[in-house]
Amino acid sequence: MPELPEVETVRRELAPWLTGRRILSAGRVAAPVGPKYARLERAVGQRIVAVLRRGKFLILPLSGGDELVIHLGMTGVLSPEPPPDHERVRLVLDGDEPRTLSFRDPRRFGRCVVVPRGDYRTLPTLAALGPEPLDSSFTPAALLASVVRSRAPLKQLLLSQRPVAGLGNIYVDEALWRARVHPLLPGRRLSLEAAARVHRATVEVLTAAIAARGTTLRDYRTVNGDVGAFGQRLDVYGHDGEPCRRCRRTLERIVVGARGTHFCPRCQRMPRSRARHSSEVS
DNA sequence: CGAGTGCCCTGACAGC
DNA sequence: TGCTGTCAGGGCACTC
Repeated sequence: MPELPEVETVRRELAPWLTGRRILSAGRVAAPVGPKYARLERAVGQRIVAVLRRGKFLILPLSGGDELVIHLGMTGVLSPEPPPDHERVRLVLDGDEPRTLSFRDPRRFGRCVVVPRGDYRTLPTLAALGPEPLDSSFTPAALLASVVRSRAPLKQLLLSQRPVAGLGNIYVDEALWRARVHPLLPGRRLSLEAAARVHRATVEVLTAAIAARGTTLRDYRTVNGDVGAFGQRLDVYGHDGEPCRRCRRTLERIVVGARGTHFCPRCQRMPRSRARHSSEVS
């Protein structure tokens, strides 16, 4: 599933190719019609000013004051070659070959929409997106402040994109393992020390994953069709039942907020909770 | 308004 | 072999 490192890899490949191009046509391919591919016709005639990224969203400012926003969802792939099936959107560009950008998305969890620049009313997660993890605005104190009033499990909070942008199921598990923090720890019980470890682990795992050009489990490909190399460096995701690389304890898998969650029950201890009431049986 | 639930969607895979 | 059922999950609408 494309998360920040995968989307950043795609962005870096798209930028030199797309920047400055005029969009000659933009449209859905063979329906379905729906809000996931909205207002594409507005892009026609506008130039792509830049290829940016916020969290897992690709953001292409257009010369006419609009913005093309692309989210790859679970299975989205962008490529210059029209795919054999599940092509959802195709842009035709001016200039040298290749002149088409195809969006293939078998499961249709992705989006490709045109909005007035900065108007994210139809994209609430983008509108409320937290700081970029590799930006100086992401700090341990900011992370702590954004979770400290919540009873929800830390994993769930991190997946919400509000404390920090760009983490998905894989890198959340990896970051929490590196930080030795239990995924079920309620946000309000996170200490500043633990927040600092989560902050540092997030920065480190994402930096390393970008350098490896992401993780390919199944669908993810770069624009050039390559796979990401970080899969072999995952420490916990998909490794349940295997020994922890730090302490050799068997890694476990639980479900948190309907997401498969991998962790080490020894390295990632839940801090002792305060005294329980005797009425709390079972 | 925070938290919980269920939906979208299709390919891969297990089981019979 | 071929069918059926289950699972995977990011974002978001909906409910309480």
